[in-house]
Amino acid sequence: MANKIADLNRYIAKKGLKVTRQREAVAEVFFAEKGHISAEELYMKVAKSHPGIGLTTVYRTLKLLTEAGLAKERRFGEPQGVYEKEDEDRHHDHLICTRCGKIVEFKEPSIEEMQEDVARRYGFVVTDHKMELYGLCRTCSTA
Amino acid sequence: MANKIADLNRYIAKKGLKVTRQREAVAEVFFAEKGHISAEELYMKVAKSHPGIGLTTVYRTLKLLTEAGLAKERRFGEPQGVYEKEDEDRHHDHLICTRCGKIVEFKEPSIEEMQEDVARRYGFVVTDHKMELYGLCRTCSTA
DNA sequence: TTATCTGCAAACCCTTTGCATTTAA
DNA sequence: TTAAATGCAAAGGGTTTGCAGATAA
Repeated sequence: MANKIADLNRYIAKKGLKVTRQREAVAEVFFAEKGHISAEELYMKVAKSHPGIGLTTVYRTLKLLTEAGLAKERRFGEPQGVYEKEDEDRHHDHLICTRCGKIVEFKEPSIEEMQEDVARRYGFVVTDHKMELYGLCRTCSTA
Repeated sequence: MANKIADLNRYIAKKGLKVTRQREAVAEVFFAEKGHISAEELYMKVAKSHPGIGLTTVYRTLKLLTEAGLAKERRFGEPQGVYEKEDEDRHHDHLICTRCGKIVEFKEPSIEEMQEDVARRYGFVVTDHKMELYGLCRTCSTA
């Protein structure tokens, strides 16, 4: 996490931008998140520890993090975007409960191999993918 | 296609709604589409053959088609939604070229089996899924 | 010093809603 | 006749942008 902030600052320096307390505050809270978070949610969390930071700045910082390759914007079928950390390690996919909204992340290398396979058949070179499985989680399907 | 319109009219009748020339026009153009189309694009296509139909009506008809199970709303990482026909036959997924924007639909039953498998391991019952593979199509990767 | 950053408000895009009028049944 | 549908304009979310003042370098 500390190194994530360092990565960000390195990117900022390279671009001739500035390290500000707002950017550090937003990045800190963002990197402390486990899953995905919307701009609005992040804004509210940041406000607790660093009041006075505007929603606009949160949006701008998320965009910066995305450009720096440290965050990724996603959309789970809704107009509102959410952001998640762009990890160095393997790509993950999502299981989404349509009743309670719970989102579980998972990885499945064998599926990814098949994806490459399919893409090859259509002449595509895959650079990224998204897979979302919708359904009911254990709690909701037995309730 | 004619039977799709019939399906829609059946749904309309069941709900005590009305068959209007606007609804028929929008549905006709929508069902004639091969892939996905945004509300705006559909509105413009409909305008060519049936001028005077409002964008609002297009949105309302798309919502109706979705309720009737004849259309499905999707979002490919952008705020703007697109609609596609909800076919009776197998679910399909998408290959998306990040350079030229081309979208190819494909089906891969073996991947779907694996998805069920993964979900089961997490206690989920899958009702739907989305899979999008991003990359370069043949034309773009060799250009 | 000075180019970047901030917060606010206003603008923006996409979609939905309120309302008076029209229309299918 | 009458409940539903239409088109317009206005409102609604979520996100971006213009700008004057604040701030890191």
